[in-house]
Amino acid sequence: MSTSHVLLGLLAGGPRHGYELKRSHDDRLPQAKPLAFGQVYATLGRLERDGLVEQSGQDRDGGPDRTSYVITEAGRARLGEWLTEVEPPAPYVTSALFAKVVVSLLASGERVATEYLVAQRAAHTTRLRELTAVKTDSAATVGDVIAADYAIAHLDADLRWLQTTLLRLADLNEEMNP
Amino acid sequence: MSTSHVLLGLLAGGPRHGYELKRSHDDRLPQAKPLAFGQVYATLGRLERDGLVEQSGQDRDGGPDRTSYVITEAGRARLGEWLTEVEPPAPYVTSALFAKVVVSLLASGERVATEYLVAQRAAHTTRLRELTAVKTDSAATVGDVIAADYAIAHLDADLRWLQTTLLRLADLNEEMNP
DNA sequence: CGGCCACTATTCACTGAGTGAATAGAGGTC
DNA sequence: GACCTCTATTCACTCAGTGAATAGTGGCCG
Repeated sequence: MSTSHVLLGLLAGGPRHGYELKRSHDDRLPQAKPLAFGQVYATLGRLERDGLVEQSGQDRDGGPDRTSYVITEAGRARLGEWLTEVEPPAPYVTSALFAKVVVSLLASGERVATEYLVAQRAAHTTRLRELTAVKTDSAATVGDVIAADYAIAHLDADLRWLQTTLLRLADLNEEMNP
Repeated sequence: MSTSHVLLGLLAGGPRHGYELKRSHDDRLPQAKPLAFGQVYATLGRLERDGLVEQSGQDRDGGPDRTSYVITEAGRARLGEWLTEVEPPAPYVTSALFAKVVVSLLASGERVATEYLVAQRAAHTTRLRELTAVKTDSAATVGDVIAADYAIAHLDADLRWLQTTLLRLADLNEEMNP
């Protein structure tokens, strides 16, 4: 998704090689999923192909050769666009929770769907408590708090949805399996 | 992601061929992203390879040949698992909004990040109003309402996050660019 | 001194998700 | 009979992501 933009953003701070990019990614965005090395080099390859970065020479410093990349003018332009564009609020509902409820009603009936909703609500509630604890942890950085906030807000959104969907499940079943 | 499970779910209602699956998917989950044909056949291929579905013969009915698939016992078992498993609340924060704010601070500074947050808030607010209208539309089905609810809950979560992040942006900037 | 381990750095082979265009049969229509 | 439309499948391709393999260098320990 936006991995390439994130790499461009890291490269905006100066030339870097792949290994370094992986580490500064995991470092700067510790609450995001760690990047795999393979993915870093593959993405760099695409960025280079598209003229958004360039190799800025090889060097070596007590270890194997390494290839540094710099961001190009086109790269800066692309990064600038991404940073100012708003993310289009998704036109589609792509949620495993939603899909599961619908498929459940189609394939197994209302009882299974209800059980699922109840179980999912319990799991979310547990996770919500854990995240709340992270937030009040005194060792938490501002970044940690903001990330936790994001997760909390969405867990809470799911929970409210799970609740109202439970209440409407009989109606939905009626509509789908008349 | 869960496309294969959704297809299994549709096949649980009886044998279907690819074209039919695409249509009943788009029909049953109208608020989800339409499936591309290519994806249906590719997914069916994987399901067959894994023994979760089987070809149940060819037939023809005023048109080209078509190949029907049935769900196998293993397929039903797999579907049953999926329907009862809770979705693990994501351990990582994989959000374009979050990533953009962090990268923005790294690469362009607080002003650009602020402008982004404000613009994104406006876009979300607009979309939220549209969705609220969908909900009160008298033609809305229960499915539509539940889907709109999902989207609304998450837009609202984003909005609250955007708001609190705006307030904390100076602190975050301080932490990241000391 | 030789062997091994840890760290740095990159590559490779593979799977899965998804897109868009191409192909092809059958029936209807003007 | 040329063409259009609907049904049905396939193909070629890109991107994202994983896990293992490869390879160079320095440090440490027996």
